[in-house]
Amino acid sequence: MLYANIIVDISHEKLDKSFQYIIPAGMEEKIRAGVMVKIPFGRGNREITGYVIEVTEVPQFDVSKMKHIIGIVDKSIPIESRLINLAWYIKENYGSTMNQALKTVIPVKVQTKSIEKKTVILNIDREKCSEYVQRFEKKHAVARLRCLKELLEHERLPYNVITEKLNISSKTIKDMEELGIIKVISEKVYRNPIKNKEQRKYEIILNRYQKKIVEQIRNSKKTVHLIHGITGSGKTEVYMELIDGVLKEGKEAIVLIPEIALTYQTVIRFYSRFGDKVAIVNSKLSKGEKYDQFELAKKGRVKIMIGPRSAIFTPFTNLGLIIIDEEHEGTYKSENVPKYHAREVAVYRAMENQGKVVLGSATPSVDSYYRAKKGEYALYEMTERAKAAKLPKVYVEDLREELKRGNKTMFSDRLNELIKDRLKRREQIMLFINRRGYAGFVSCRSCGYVMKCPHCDVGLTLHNNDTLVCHYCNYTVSTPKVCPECGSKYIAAFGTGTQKVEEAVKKMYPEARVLRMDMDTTMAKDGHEKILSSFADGEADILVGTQMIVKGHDFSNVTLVGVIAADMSLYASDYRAAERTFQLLTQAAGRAGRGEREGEVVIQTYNPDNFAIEAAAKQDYKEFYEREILYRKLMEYPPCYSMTALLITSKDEKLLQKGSNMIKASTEEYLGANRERTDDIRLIGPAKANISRINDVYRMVYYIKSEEYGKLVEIKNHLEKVFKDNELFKNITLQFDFNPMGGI
DNA sequence: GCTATGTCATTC
DNA sequence: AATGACATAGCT
Repeated sequence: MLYANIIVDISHEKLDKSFQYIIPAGMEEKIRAGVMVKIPFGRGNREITGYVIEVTEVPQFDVSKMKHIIGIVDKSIPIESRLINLAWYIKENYGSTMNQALKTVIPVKVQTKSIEKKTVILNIDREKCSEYVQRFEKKHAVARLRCLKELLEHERLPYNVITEKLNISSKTIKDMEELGIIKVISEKVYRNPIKNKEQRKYEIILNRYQKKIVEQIRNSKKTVHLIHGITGSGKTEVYMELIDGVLKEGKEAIVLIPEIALTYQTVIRFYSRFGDKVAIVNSKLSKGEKYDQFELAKKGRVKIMIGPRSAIFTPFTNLGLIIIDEEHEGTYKSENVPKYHAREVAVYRAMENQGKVVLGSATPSVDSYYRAKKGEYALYEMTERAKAAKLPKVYVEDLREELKRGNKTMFSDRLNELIKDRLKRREQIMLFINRRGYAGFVSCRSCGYVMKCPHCDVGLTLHNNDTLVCHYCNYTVSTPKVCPECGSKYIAAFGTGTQKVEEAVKKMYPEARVLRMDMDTTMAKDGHEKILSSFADGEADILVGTQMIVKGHDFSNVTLVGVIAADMSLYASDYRAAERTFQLLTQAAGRAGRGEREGEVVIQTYNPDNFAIEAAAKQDYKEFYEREILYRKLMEYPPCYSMTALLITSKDEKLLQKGSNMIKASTEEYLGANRERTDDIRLIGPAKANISRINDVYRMVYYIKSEEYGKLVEIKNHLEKVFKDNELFKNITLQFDFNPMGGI
């Protein structure tokens, strides 16, 4: 007798274990690990789906009470066993139910109808053909005759040409096929999101630095390789050369790119070198398209998958190389449970396949650089720009000095002067607002009252000058005319938003054409692409925007970049604030002077002495890193320490307090019992989360730090058990976030 | 005594 | 998560 261990398709902690079912006679062949099955569940035996994760002969449950599998879910794709292992790894290391982990690992679950292309060919030789022609002429079988004659001429014809153009019914074709005259062959057509199929075969010639790195990576025994290469140093060529080598060995490659940088230009570069061996996934693809891409990968019809975070789960069978471009990007960390990091999953997959991971960035994450320095990763530096473009000139302007001099506008004198100059020379300008958190909130200047969301613990943000919107729950009200608290009419937006900058620019430079890019203007489908391409086409002189304007895009006519207020992200209350500030500023600066002309960058700040800003102005990554890592060491933050943030939430504030205390007590008790092994554990909190309420759900965080990641996993497992076994937590949720990216 | 509604425990 | 089991409230 065979039994199947099954994970039910219900994400609930109490059901986060395997249930054993009897495999009915006749199904033993079909039911393997990874198959999706229908099973009776619960007292009512309601029919639900589940994933078989193991088939065994050993019953772990009273066989007389065990139920039978109903059947296999049709149109489902079996998960590969290695993906099941990956799901276990994710569940264990990031904290989630097995069901959630399985769902993460298989992004497309249900098979969609694929389009079939049918072709008709002749099945007999020419001699026989004329025989048939004669016979049909006698019989006045005009349709068959027409078909045959046409096929004699063309050899093979698409099915729809025969039915539509020659006006021959499918019955006739079928009859002829049965007579053995013709043959209908059908091939699956895979939807291809790349419309432009032109493929220019061009040989790229690597410079000696690029060549050397490729060679070193190929010959290295290490799994992970970090390329620290300044913008324009030609990392992409290195990636492509490495991919080429891997393909020649008969292996496959995954290329991860942040979603925002996954533009047509990036993709076409890979496409023109590797042709239809390349497949792409991104969030804009339809389910059908996405499914096709993964199916192609599984069947080995494509060898390279390009996509954002989730592309790391591409079901290649012989994965040789994983490239992670812009590896420092926060988007590689999932914001949903399980909160996995694509970089870490990549390393796991590479180890499993004896493959390699190549990380690339102009501003590597402190985590990766630290590992590289420790020797865990191999490190390569690319310090020269491939096309000999000059680094831009950077000015740091102290906004406090500007104010002292009586400049009350949001532009420093230097920036103003340079904007005027560029407008005169008809060169383009980018103005970047480092917007995070507080910009745009509305407060009363007389009593200090701040307009807050009634459901969340955040300030409301001004949109289009007349509405206030909550960015967390979308609550919207019209802007009050007077302060609801004291009745003063001096209630106004504080801080600098993109709209305010746009207004100011228009007021000061009425002749300039201005484009704005932020959450509001990119809402529409493809809004993001449209704005960027119209700016690239020279339809505007100035582009004003947030983070999104500084990522990935090359504008050769931009020779001036202004950072309106560089400090904003410094005030964010998480340990990665300086890192993010440095990365953003460096990226922003990198936008200037991508063409022939030298670029200039103005960084406006209230903290000109801050090391992140200083280092960014000098474009000196190493200086930044050395100072940042000291801080991380001192404060026992990642990467020197591992850390997990436990988010505890509930609709009931008192219950939440109780639950949090219980978690604290339980953790301390657990650590006390294992004292000799846990002296490096640091516990912080639980305390109110940075945003202590979202959508009327209260939030608390508990930080746990340790030198060893494994110890955090142990504590996580302990707390999950406590959580599962205790009635108190019925209306409380727990969420683990290992080495979090932002503030909680 | 009966149904409508609420709470709880259970799920191979 | 969702359902039957059981408990209780409200009604004829």
